[in-house]
Amino acid sequence: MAQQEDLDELARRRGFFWPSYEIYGGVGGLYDLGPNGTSVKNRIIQLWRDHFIRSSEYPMVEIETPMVTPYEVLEASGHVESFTDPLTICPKCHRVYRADQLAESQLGVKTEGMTIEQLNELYSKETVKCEACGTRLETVQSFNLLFQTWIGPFNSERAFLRPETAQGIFTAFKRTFETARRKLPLGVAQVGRVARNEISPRQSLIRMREFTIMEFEFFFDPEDANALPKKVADTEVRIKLSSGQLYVGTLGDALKKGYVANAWMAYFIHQTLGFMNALGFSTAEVLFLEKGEKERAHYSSQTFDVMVPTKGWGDIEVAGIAYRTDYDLRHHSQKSGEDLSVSVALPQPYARTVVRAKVDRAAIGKRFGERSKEVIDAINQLAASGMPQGRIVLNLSFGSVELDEGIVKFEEVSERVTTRKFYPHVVEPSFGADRLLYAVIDHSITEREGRKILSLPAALAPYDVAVFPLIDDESMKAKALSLVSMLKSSGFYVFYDDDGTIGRRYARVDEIGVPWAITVDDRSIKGEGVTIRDRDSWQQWRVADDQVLSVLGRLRSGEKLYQMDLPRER
RNA sequence: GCGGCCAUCGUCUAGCCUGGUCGAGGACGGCAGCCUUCCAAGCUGUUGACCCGGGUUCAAAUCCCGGUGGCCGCACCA
Repeated sequence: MAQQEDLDELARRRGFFWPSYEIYGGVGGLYDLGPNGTSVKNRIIQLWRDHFIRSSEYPMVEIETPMVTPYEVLEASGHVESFTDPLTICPKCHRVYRADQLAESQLGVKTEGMTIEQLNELYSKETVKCEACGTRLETVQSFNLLFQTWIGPFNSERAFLRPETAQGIFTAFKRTFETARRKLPLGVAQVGRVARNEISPRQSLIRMREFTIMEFEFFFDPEDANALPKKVADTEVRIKLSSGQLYVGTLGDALKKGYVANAWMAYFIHQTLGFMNALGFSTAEVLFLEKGEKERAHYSSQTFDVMVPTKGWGDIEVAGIAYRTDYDLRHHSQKSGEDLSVSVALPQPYARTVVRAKVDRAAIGKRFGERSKEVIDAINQLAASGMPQGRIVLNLSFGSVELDEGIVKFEEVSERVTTRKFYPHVVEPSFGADRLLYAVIDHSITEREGRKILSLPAALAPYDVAVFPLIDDESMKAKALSLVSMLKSSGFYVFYDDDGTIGRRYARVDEIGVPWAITVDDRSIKGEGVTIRDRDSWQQWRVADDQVLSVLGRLRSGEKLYQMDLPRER
């Protein structure tokens, strides 16, 4: 793949990224970002924050939680189980099988919940064969993508590095929700590093063992049917359904036809498309790919991968939009014992009649002693299922018990119901910052007269503007340097260079994607302004000294040089 | 994890098969200088590499073994 190597070569040479720990031979799946790569990535993150948090029409907050995650958190989330596959590999034909499933189908034994050791024992005692070539399979190994570690000395508490930032958001939900004054919907965002111990990391920045995720969990009331804003309903998208059908049409229609699970999913598809547009991808280049049931993560009931084309690696996934339902909050509630459900006021409170048990606790205590709690629980349970008729008989762990009339009385009570309790549902858009960095660079590389140009969107360039004296001349340098400090104090990232010839300097900044270059020439010395060059067209205009700031400001907000009615230079 | 191919200055590469002539050559880049008034110009100088560890040999960039890493395929994974 020549294109891919081209990009890697440019990335190394110009300080975007390179393999980590190179002086020790490198480690697969770990990459350093160089100065330019770091700048561009930071700007991608900045743009993401602007788009999804700062400009959000709905409440959206950002938090930060640790990478180190206790064992039980990822156990509750299902990752301990779902990220570990017991695998067996045929020594002869190298086919790989899920060891538990293969044994279950061939030996008819239940393997659910078996450890790797138990499976290994099973494989050494019984004969399990490769389904393709018949070779006996003898060993089982575990592939868990979670990076394991320990908290504290003496290996006391097992822990993992998080595979997603989402679990920190779920485990902090109660406090975050409280801070947001208990209102739904609520988006909680997090940008952070995650680690996955990939079996076989490849493809440059696309599959790494440690990377940055930008994601948010958008919590909403599943019964609060929100109407799709018109601008969202009218948005044209390309969706490839899990059935294989390609749908090209509006989000409103996709929702009506049931292609998209709910209005919030549709809304965030729209928002995601807008973000991808800002990164330079046209709507026609962005494909929302629905994942089939078996391809989805364990927590998801609908997932769209966001795919963009690259020259080096074909279509790559840069984001996922998953409908996680109430899976995570529900499981964390069960596991932790903390109630993570929320209550909302009903618009129309209503009355209902319930059965209440009035218990003579003193009598219960005398008769049942330390078993009293079980008895009382059983009585309440009985009451919950309606008014008991006839004799009161309870089936308890220590036998059947009949209660006397006097010890408990049931009565119907009218009760006002003013709230509804539920686990918020969650839509999770999750972006891979490093994959986006790769995709943006790939997308931006063009060639002109044998030179490489990185046509990054201006908002993503590592520098806003370059400043050059045309030649190595003291007065030109002095003027250029004072321009540099003026621009810096006005908030621009400025690249200054007075080395070599002007053409070489233009070529250098073209390669790192600097959108504009200001050159100080002999006319500038006479007070006749400076030239400003456009990276992509190589055209130049002359700008008066006192116009430089405003021209750059207009450029930054999206205006083009040729629209500004400036004198053309060359 | 498996199989095939591969690993030399920052980058691209010559050399390896047939061990010594390699104190590892070139190009581009970088740096310093000269020259230069708008697109990698020219000249001079300079910087800088045999992936790591063993072995064979008088002698290893070169042959052998192991490791690490990369690419491709299979498999796995989101």
